Amino acid sequence: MEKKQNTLYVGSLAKGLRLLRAFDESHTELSLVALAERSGLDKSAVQRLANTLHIEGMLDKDPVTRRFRPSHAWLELAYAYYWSDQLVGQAIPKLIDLSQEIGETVNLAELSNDHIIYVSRLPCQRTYFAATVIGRRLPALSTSAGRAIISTFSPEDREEAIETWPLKSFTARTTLDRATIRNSINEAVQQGHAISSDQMILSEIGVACPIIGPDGRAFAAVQCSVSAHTWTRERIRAEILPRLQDTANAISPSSQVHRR
Amino acid sequence: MEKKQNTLYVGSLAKGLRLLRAFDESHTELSLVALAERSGLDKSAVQRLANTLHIEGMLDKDPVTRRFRPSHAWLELAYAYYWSDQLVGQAIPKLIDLSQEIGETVNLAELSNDHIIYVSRLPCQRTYFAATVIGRRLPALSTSAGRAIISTFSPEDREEAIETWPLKSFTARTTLDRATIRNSINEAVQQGHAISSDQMILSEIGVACPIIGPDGRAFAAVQCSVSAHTWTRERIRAEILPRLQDTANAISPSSQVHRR
DNA sequence: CGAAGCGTATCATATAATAATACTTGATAT
DNA sequence: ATATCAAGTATTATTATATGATACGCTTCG
Repeated sequence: MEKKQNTLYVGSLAKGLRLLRAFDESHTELSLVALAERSGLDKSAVQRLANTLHIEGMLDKDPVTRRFRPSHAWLELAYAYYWSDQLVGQAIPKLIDLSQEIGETVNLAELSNDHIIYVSRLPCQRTYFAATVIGRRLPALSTSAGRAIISTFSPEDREEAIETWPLKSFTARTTLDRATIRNSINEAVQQGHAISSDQMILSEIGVACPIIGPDGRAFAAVQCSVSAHTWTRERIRAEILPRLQDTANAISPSSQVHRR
Repeated sequence: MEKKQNTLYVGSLAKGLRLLRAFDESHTELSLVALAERSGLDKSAVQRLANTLHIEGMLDKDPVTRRFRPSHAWLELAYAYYWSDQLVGQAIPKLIDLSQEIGETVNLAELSNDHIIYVSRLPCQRTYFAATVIGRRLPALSTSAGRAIISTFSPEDREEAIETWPLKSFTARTTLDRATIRNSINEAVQQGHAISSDQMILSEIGVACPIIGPDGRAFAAVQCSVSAHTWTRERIRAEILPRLQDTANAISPSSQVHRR
């Protein structure tokens, strides 16, 4: 670990956090040595830190396989988060209304540096599991929500985002060409909403409207995911977009709270 | 802090976790000294630990008020949790179906020691915010879900739970009398489901069916909350219960995974 | 049966966390 | 304007505390 030779930096705590972050969608339970590998720490360190996390209730330990798993405490943290996020509280009732009206999956996404994170999800039938899980973090440039948010930036900030923010391929049709993305975002600037297809999963269309703050800049978006098998872009614009737009407009962050 | 004079226990990490746990529904952002008060640590310690958590992205810091808040990373942890919990993945599609059928709030609750924790929530219109937030932890004895789960225990375990598990008053009508709770649970043993009224909030009725594992014992329940203004216990039994029961039965934990 | 892999336990050492103190800043009141 | 206070920030000597190397015991393979 690169020395943060700062007396205000507690290395042991940081290392412990690295253990927590070693878990993700494809690493749902980890043995001691697997934890060591994924965190880059040596076996002894992991032994002590994981043991501490276990005692403190942050990691469950299977008594037979001796493997560690995230504990319920991880959900309690999410609980605390939700109360701290002003926007969610204001948005939830409106999102529920919207979801019932249009009968399709509705999401609230917030900007998290150069990613978006799904903060609230109201799934409907026929959605795959990953689309129901809150906390998913995706490159902003690859999502309709991210593009909607970026579309509210000043031209300079917009250009910087388009040029420098990260991209990642999820499907064979994920757009990795920044010029194409620029076009998509420019369209969003004109129309006030962003539409994308096949970015995270094939035959999925995402449409998003930014939630604009008092300064005209968005840091969140209301997004809706539908299947390309039952929807066309035209029908989405005609039937979903008006209500989506209304919902996004109705959610005005009272006091703009900036992250970081 | 009481000495855990164990060489496998890293105190600094444990202290850092205490800072995270200082946040809850009524403490959504905390200053340095407030954090010190709530965690019981001295100012210097909090300074170092909070700073570390900030650098590591676990705490956001308002640049003007200098107060700390939970960061998006807390949601990412929830994301990892969801992938690690077998039950959620199996339950979600069925819960969505149920929620659409009955048009009322549907929850998945898991047992977490002597509490239950809401792991998945599908809110409908007219629900208060607290009912939409995942990760809420409530005394098992005070909830329909908890009572449904306990009703699957052996008589001895049942009795121990009734006698020793904690209780807390939420409304003027929260049941604090263990004899009354025993009756409620005995009813659940007979009928296979638990119903409770006015426990967490007034004029709310909760009904829950246990999700029974291969050993006959439940560690989770499907729960439904409705308003006493529009529902009676009779109508709930007639219209909601059959589908609720079916849903709970359909969710069979493939490999019973035990927590802790 | 031996080897390999993993989890667990022990311990001498010095690194890295500590807690006391002092400095800075900003808000409120005088 | 100036004083006062509380809260955040920075510094430092001290030693407690975390470290990581090593060794042990238990399964699981080939």
